[in-house]
Amino acid sequence: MAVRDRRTPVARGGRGGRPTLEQVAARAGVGRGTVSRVINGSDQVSEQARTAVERAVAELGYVPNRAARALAAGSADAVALVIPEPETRLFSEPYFSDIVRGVSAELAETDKQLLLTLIRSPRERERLAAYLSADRVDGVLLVSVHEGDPLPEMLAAMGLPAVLNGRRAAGEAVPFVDSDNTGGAQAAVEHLIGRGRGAIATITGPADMYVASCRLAGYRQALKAADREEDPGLVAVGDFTEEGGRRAMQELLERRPALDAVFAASDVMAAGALQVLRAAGRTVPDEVAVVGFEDSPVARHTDPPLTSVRQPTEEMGRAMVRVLLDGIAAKDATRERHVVLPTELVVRASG
Amino acid sequence: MAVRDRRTPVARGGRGGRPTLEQVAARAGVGRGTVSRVINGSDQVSEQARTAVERAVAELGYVPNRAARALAAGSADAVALVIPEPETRLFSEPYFSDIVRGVSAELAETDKQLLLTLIRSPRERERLAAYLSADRVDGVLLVSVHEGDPLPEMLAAMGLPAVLNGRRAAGEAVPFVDSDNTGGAQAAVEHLIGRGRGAIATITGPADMYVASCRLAGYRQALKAADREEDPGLVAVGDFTEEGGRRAMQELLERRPALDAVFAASDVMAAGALQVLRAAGRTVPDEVAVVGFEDSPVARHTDPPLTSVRQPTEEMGRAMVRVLLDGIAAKDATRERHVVLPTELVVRASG
DNA sequence: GAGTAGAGTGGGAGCGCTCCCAGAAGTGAT
DNA sequence: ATCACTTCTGGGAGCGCTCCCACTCTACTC
Repeated sequence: MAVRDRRTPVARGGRGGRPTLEQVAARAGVGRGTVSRVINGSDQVSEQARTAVERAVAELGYVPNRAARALAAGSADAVALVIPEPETRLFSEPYFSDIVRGVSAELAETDKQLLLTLIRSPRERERLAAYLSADRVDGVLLVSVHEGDPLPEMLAAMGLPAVLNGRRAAGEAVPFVDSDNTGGAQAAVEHLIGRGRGAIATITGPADMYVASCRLAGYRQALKAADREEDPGLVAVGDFTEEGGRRAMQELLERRPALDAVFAASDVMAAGALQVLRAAGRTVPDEVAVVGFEDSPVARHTDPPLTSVRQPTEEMGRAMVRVLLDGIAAKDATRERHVVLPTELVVRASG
Repeated sequence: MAVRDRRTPVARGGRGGRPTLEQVAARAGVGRGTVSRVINGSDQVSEQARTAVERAVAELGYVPNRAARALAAGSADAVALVIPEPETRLFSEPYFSDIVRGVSAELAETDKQLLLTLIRSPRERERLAAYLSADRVDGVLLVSVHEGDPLPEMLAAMGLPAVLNGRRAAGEAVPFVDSDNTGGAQAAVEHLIGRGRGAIATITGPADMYVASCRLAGYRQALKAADREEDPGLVAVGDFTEEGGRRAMQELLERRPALDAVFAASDVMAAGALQVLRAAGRTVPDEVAVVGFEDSPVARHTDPPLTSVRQPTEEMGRAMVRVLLDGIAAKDATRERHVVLPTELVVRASG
């Protein structure tokens, strides 16, 4: 049925000379405006015209030219996902891949494109804001931005909507989507308390990282809720690495040999702690229970498998897109936009 | 010094009214054509005009509008990275993240954009080729396409250059970048032979997967090179999952209790094998040496850590882009384009 | 001194859309 | 029948580039 229409002159550019809106209009016997209206779902179109256009679109296999559309409309129909290169380790964690999956899924419904941008040098970072704002994207999703990074503020200054995955600090001004780190940590520690653990230690992240302080806060809240005194000797600082987890565990064992539980602010640190515990001859979970955070694959592969706090990562990706689209659509750039999603404790053998 | 020039009327579209080529031309006191030539690095420009333009560009903070450029030039200045959704597990492996890093790095030098496209339904896959070809991208990078997937052929039919990461079958017609699976496997097995192992078993992937057959071929070549007879009882088929690795190992132990080494076609399967070996009371590497493939993080976290075959993943990403750009630039779409990169054996405690 | 190359340049003509403004056609009230 | 709406519609005027043609200069040749 698909009649190949060759009457219209084949344009210069474009691989394979795809049909244009004008050709669709001609075939449907309507004007360009009407076709445009149909394509963009305006309701100011008669049923008759609409069906004619839809047929022509189908017959011609018409797909709108994105560049032309972006140029004419002054919008980009694209969103950038920006990742600082040093963080690409993140990239290899399901955490990140889940976020991307969520982002992609949510975006698919809006037919905006997803641009992936890794920043690998300070120079690139400098140019980034200018590039991004040059009509190339409608908004920016920023993954794992550190406190003190000026990027979000630069984007804001250029009027480019942005969303962070996670707060940089308590009073985060830029729109963000975060998981309930405090609540998750609290649940983890309450779980430990519920299992009758008495001396519960914690391995935290660097004090200047907001996530770390939230998870520590959750630990404290759980203790307080159970009416327990907090023992500073049961708190050791790690750096979210396995080695850091080992050092912290070592320290804890020296300071409080009688501890019978550890809540680590990340699975990787928990894995390090497990090694030290084993080396010290402590059995897990019999003598010492261990709980991690993030529910990364590491958690499933340690021996014993780690009880951990799962974050709704895919949903976070989706939420980031929703928050971003909201910001793009709205004029009031000032309104605070953010979402905090609940976590879930996944109980495994370690505690 | 940057004088804000407000003489020119602020255009309707575009967030923040960024300067246009025309404004740069006016400021530099030249014509649009000359500015365009400077921007695009033509040598048909006098030194004087060039510096004038460069100054104006710097002063105005001019960044070309991608949409306009794409529209006028008929090219997209973008490349798509397409990932079938069921494969997003891949996504969480460093293998993939390294590829993306390589792709991104190589692309950064060409100022083409990277579009990330996950295919999550057959319907999306159908529409994909049409969408991609609608001037949206200049080429496509396809990750983990299975044998029998029509996508590469569809793209070829539309004249859209594509590159695969890995061959789908022996005589792969579509341009690809692959690692030397056969050579890597051979090196792994030769390593085992060199360590004096006598009964070397292998856990392969599904017979219909080309990677699997290559790695099996490497296993065989190593045996042959050492003048050893191949024992079919030492070959078990897995499916690249941990569970598959366990089953295969079980099978091997039952068939050939005397085996003293195992080469698994993936780290994940090797990890499964380790579990079974331990359960069976065999020590690794004393009684049985185990070698994996891929050098994924799993390899570092098993007990003992796995000897494995590392692939130059980041370089594969870079190579994919180079091959793709070559295909985009060339007219002769027929020419065969591919790269096969060498692997490297990483020796750890398991064998 | 006329003739011929270049090198360098300006700017018109699009690229394929969206926006928007007139105007046509239809509907109901007067 | 007239007027005032409302609903639909066509198509002009851009969006900011690249392409390319025509033109101006200068330099060199015979």
